[in-house]
Amino acid sequence: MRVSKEQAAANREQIVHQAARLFRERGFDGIGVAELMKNAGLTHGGFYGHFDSKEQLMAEACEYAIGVTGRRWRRLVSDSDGPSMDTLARRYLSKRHRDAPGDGCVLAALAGDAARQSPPVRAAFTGSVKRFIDLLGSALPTRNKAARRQKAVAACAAMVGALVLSRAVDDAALSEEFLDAVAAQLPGTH
Amino acid sequence: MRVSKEQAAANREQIVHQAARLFRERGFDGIGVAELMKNAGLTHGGFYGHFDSKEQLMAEACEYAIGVTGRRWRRLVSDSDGPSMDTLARRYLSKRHRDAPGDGCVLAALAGDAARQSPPVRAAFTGSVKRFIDLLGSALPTRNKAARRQKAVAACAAMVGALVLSRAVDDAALSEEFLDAVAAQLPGTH
DNA sequence: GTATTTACATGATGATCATCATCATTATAT
DNA sequence: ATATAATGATGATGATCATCATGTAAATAC
Repeated sequence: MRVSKEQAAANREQIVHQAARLFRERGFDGIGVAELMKNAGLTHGGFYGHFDSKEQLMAEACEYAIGVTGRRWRRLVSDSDGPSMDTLARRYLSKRHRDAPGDGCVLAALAGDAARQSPPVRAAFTGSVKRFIDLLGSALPTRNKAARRQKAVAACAAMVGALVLSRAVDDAALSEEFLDAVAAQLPGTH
Repeated sequence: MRVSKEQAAANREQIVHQAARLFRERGFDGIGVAELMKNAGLTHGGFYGHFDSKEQLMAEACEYAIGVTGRRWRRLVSDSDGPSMDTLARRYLSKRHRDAPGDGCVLAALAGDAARQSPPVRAAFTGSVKRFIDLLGSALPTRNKAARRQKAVAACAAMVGALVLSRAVDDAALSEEFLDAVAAQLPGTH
């Protein structure tokens, strides 16, 4: 069967959208092409009409995810009245974010997996990292440029580490400790 | 064929040892039972004589890994003449550690994977996390107990996050920035 | 209105996966 | 010395994987 050009484009976007969610929830290797397509409302056969390989979809899903969440966070920064880093950290290091990896930060969800992927995927992931660091830098009040950069990079590591570990442990109290401890120590939040 | 009791025990330990390395290098799902056994010098058939399931081996490999690296770090702390946290951080946040995940921190290597594993594996991983936090606490000079705990938890998140991200990005400069930025901001290191 | 194109479905490919049944060999217990 | 027990090698199981060949139907181009 054939479908209109607009429908085909909408289908393609659905695939990327669902992939961005499912990769973040289950990891790059945690979901196959067939189930991915089913989640987009299609069967597995049409996949290779849209993408060269699963790898290519991984890369596109990373870019899509950082695009969506990046926009959300930039809005949060520009709308906040108090210190932006404080607002950002509170949202990032929340239980809600921890419990919704499929709609959250792609760095926290896929950093472990990304290290073991092929160059194109790593390149896309690295792009996401850079954009996130820039966002954090823009939320920091520090005047000195080098110092601000260093603080942004360190904040990125601490926030991602806290979220990753808070998701990994099976102890609810410890999980929250990670979120709270990093929020308390973050530069620019006190 | 049959093998002496000591040989069988040595074989079992080899399986765990190699699993601890290979899981950290490739992730829990990045290596199968057959290849795991081959790395231990055996064929895949004997696996289920030693373990109930691959899952059980994942849990045991986590415990084994934190045992080995924990001992190494405790020695480093007790042998250091300057501030222990400084020594620890320098070693943890080194390029050598970054480039040798198979022999390094199990938290940084498997935190992303652990979040998606079954309860027994998560429990073992959580044990590793707790032991690492305690180690960091023991390296901190802070007197107040609650404050020391919070700093240890935050340091754990920052160090793990830095290592995970430094391994994920394909940009050598950015990779080192993560290591250096966190080392510079770590409490008790300046 | 006819021809061409193409999105997607169906189904097959060979690879790899965890798990298990069977069996030969041999270390231990007797 | 004989019997028991158990290690690990061989090979099969069915599931799932990414990828691709083919067929079909409908949307576009003429």
